[in-house]
Amino acid sequence: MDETSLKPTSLLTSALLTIGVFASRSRLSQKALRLYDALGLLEPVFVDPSSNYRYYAPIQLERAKFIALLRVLEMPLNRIAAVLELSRPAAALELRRYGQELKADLGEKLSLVHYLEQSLESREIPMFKVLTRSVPERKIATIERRVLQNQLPQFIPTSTRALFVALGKAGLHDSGAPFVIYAGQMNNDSETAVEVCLPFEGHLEPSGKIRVRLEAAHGEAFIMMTRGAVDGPELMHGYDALFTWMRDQGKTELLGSREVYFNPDDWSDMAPDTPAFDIVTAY
Amino acid sequence: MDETSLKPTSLLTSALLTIGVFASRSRLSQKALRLYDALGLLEPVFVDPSSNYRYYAPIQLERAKFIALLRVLEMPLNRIAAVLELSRPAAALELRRYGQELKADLGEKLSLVHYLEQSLESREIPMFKVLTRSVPERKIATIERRVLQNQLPQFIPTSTRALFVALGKAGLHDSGAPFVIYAGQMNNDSETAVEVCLPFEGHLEPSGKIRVRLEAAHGEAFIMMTRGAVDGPELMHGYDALFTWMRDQGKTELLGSREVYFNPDDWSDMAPDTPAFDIVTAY
DNA sequence: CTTGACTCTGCCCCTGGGTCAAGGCCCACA
DNA sequence: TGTGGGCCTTGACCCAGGGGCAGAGTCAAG
Repeated sequence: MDETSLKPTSLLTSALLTIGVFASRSRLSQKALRLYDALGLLEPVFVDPSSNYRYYAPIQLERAKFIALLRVLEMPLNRIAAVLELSRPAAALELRRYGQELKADLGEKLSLVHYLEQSLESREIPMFKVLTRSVPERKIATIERRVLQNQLPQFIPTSTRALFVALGKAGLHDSGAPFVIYAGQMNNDSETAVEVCLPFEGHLEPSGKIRVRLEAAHGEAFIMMTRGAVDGPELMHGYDALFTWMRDQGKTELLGSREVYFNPDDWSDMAPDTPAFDIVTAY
Repeated sequence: MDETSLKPTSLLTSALLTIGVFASRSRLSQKALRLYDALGLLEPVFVDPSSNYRYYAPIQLERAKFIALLRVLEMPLNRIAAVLELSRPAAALELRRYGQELKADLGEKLSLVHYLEQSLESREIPMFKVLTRSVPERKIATIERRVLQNQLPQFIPTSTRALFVALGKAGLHDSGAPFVIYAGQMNNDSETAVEVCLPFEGHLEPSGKIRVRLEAAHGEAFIMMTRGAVDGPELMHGYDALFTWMRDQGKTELLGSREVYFNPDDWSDMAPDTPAFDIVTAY
């Protein structure tokens, strides 16, 4: 044999692992290994150019096992690739973040499960009183942006404060409770346009992200919700009831459901059963 | 127009919804609706035989929304189909079960995340002392079955008790701690053969699921674990250390890792740091 | 050299859809 | 009665993250 052969099989046969051995040692399938090779996630140290056989070094088992564990966590391969690029502490941080995403995700799902259970168990969904009111034409200052659901707890208070500040600077004051218009169903997969609004009287110049517009007179059907309902299943029940009511009444709803935050107190130290906001459809 | 026409468009045009309207009302995509139709999950009440247009009844929005919410929970369509077959209370139960599966799933993942974080943060994985011992040839009574990981907490104690009972009936007593041989990596996707073993002396007739066999003399590398490690990340660290040690020592491991439950006390009221079992590789 | 075990690539399958194109349908307006 | 424009149809191809199979090529032990 040629000692200078580039084929390591002659010299290093014992050191390199064929895909089958490597697969069983790493507990990854051969198919997965070929995929990870193609993606550049885990490339064999040597590929025989004549046979295309893949040969792995034992040291690569580390990386392989790491990938395997991340896949157990159902982390997508592109994200795994990103993690593999990171330094150890950075990767640890990223993992912590991933774990928290998983946890948050579960929280949302469990709340939905709870809602569905309730709907199924009790033929009568908890009662909600749908009330109506008519809203006159009025001027509102608004900040609009496309956001994901989980950005709402940041976006809404920030924007509301900004609107109050802008009014204050102009020597004006609000003429009604702040409210939010949702262009559609919120979720975390795609951004939905959200408009934070504050009614006022007088003259305000638009500035920065703040717009000023006239809102037409309209009717509103609404259900009062308590502080505790903000993230709970009651919210979904409420919206259900609201839309059902609208249908039953034969009302044509204007685009965008709303939430009116009529309670100006600090939400963080409010009892869960304190009336805090309305969910609203306009017509 | 023919009043007896099968085409309801003539009579019911206002009552039936086209796929587009139905899609936007149910917040499902048209593509999804066509898929659910093909799968029999949600079939339009009427399909125009000449145009193949799908027409949905408003009442079907209920079912559609229910499906949509179950999909938010990432429930597979076939399982959704099963849920839809159930009565309301049965469906509620099934949902509760699903929620608990989600929770359990997350628990496992979080524990794995924790393990990986530790591995990444500390260059030195918590130290484990690998010890060795030699085990002479001996007779063991065993119960073997293919089980999923989550069935272990049931299977192991039950089988162990059965083995002890069988020995007792034969007037014999155990000559060593009970142990378990795992044919491979445990998980919840596929069953892995698990053999619960109890060493003894004397003569025992095989009966029912209980087999008797001679175990060859062998060496064992093991790490002592505490009660608290049963479900924790330490277990994975331990196995890591064990396999690394085996590799370093150039030992050829016999198939199947083991766990020896040497502490006969009641595990349920044992302090977490009480030595309780060994994780073992045989060679 | 033969044989059996191993590996290669390529192909189609799955779920739960998204996206696009080509063509057919429906309704209102002229 | 024609004609848009919008709706609807099917089919084809795409994604992750593989599973599984076929047919051909390769490796190593006897």
